[in-house]
Amino acid sequence: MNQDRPIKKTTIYDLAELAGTSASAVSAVLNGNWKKRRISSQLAEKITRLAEEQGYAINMQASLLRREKSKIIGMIVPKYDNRYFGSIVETFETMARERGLFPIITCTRRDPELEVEAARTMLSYQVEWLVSTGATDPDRISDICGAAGVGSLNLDLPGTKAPSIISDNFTGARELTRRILVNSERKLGAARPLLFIGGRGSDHNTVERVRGFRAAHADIGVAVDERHILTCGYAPEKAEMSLQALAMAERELPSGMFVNSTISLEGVMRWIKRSGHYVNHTPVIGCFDWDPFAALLGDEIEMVRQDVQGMLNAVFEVIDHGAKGASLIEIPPIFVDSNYALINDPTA
Amino acid sequence: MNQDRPIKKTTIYDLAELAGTSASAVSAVLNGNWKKRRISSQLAEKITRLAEEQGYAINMQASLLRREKSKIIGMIVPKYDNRYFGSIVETFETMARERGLFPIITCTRRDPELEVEAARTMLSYQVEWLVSTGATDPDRISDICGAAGVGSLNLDLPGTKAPSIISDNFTGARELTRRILVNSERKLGAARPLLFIGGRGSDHNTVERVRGFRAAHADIGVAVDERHILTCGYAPEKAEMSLQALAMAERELPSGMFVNSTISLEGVMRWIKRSGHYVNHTPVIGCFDWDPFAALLGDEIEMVRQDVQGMLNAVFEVIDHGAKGASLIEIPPIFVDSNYALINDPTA
DNA sequence: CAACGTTGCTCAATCGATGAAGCAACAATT
DNA sequence: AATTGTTGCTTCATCGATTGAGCAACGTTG
Repeated sequence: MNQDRPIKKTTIYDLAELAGTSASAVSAVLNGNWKKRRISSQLAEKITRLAEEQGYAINMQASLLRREKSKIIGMIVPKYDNRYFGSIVETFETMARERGLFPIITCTRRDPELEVEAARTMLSYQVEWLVSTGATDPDRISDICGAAGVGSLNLDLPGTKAPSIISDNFTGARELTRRILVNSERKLGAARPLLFIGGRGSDHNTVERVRGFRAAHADIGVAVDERHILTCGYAPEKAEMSLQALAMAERELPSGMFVNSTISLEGVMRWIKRSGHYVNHTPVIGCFDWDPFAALLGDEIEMVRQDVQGMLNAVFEVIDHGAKGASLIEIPPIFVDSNYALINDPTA
Repeated sequence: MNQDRPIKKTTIYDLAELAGTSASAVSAVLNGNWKKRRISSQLAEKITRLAEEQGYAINMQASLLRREKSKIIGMIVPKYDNRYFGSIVETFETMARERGLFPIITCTRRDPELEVEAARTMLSYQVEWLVSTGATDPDRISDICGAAGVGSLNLDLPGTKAPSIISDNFTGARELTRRILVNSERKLGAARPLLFIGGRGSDHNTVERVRGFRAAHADIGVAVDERHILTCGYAPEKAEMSLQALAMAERELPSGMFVNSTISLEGVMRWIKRSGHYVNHTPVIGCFDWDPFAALLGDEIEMVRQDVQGMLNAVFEVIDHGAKGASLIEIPPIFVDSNYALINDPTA
């Protein structure tokens, strides 16, 4: 607990004195290269035992200052409020630790200023790599890292100044749209054009997904209604308001929807439940991203799952072996039926 | 990017040479106490400008080594796979930063070994406080911290060796149970005993919630069926298997359930959907914890929301002002109707 | 003009761990 | 006996930032 005079932490000098030896011998023993430094195993044992007894913990600040490599790896993440980012963070931590790296993660709440501040702070802590996940301005972060000689990587949203690992949004969206259209046809007898909702028209992922959405419609010769592409932002409220506005303007709403994230889906489901539209005929829905409860809502929610493990494999491939320039690596998302997805949830 | 000869980072010595002054002047200017050290504002400005130009970033390892305080605060968290922990982490980060503390968070995936290892690593990084969230063995962590003179705190699950901040599980569970019973009565005409599912019989929270569950039944004079208290663990699969086993053993299942976490609720909802029980009469459900999609499932899912902000206020109250011994602080959870909860989701 | 105060800096020790260089003691080889 | 090799350590500079102590230059006061 909280002592008034904080216990002075044991250092290698304390251990050296206790063992009647020198600090450098203690250091050599405790960081494992005592054989290289020709310390006798007797002394090694004695020091190890003393360290144990004294509850010695190395001072990383001192150690890292002296070494050339920090073995610290940073990640910036926008939110912890959905399975996708949660899974990214958890997988990242695990994979970093497997490599003997120490992960530091900061949540920037989609705030560009905080992103930059967080990046600078991480540089102060001597991170060796910085992974920007879903950053609003990844290139800015790459510039800051570049100036400090620190490697950076973009995950989820691409940039132009560092290798970017993202989902194959176009192909994923095309296939998701195709599936929604098939479900729609099965339910309604004929394929009818869908609504696209959620995301920002300015962000790369949304642009690509809209492109896939259009392509899937074109594939079966169905025309997309331009007024039904609602890239209103990600927040649930935005989706809700956007749907409300559409319902005021049009006499009939589309019978199927492509929802661009689970976050937007929250708003969509809420509106469907509240508004009283769709009482008799619930719409056919597909969502780009996965959530276990959302998968249980309604009876026909098709969900694509982004391949988090695959993306992070690619991230660490770059970190472990390097990558050429600002390459763009696209990882195919995963399609599974909702029950199967639940059974195999790796984060569960 | 990845340069072959890593750019040597700018230090205060480099800046000192550029400015034609000493490192100590640079240090004084950059850490803001140049007035105290009587540096002229001219020189201060010059140094500031140079630092900006050179993209100088302080070396925290060096700075922290010299200072006595690290201003680093650690948190251990079991998972990132639900809103509760996600919200805890996000709020913790924000509040830490507001206080000029640097938060380090590690996810230990409910692995006791990893918890201990993570705690030790955090001590190496000279954390000033360690918050153990939902730790399997909080006292072990408190011991480790105590030996190093570092303050520790338990969040969500209590321990006996450090101040613990938890939800008022008993009162929360009693009220949640009361509400489920009321819903059940409204739906079925009479109050019938409920099923309790999820959590570990050995963990404090579960014990308290079962106690509240029993109390609410006693309050209205309904007997609890002991075979219907299924503390089978948190994982969805466990809940599912547990329900399946019960369905095999009994002819009739309870018409209402108290589900001990959203994680368990995943399994419960899955089983309900798959098993074919409850086809005509969906059970009345209450869940200790909140999830936006779960709130939209069925029509009568009552959810308690743990007061994350309140709990973290208490955490930082202890950190800012200290606490006496291993006190137990219980924060009342929040009851809201599901629509209201959605509207006011602070994490949305 | 001597004494003292103020301004604006610099010097050097320090935090704890690391590792190259060096050194004493002894063994083995010629 | 002299040389060389090996073992098992110690010494000391170093990483970058911080800070108490000190010092030169100038102004002010009696």
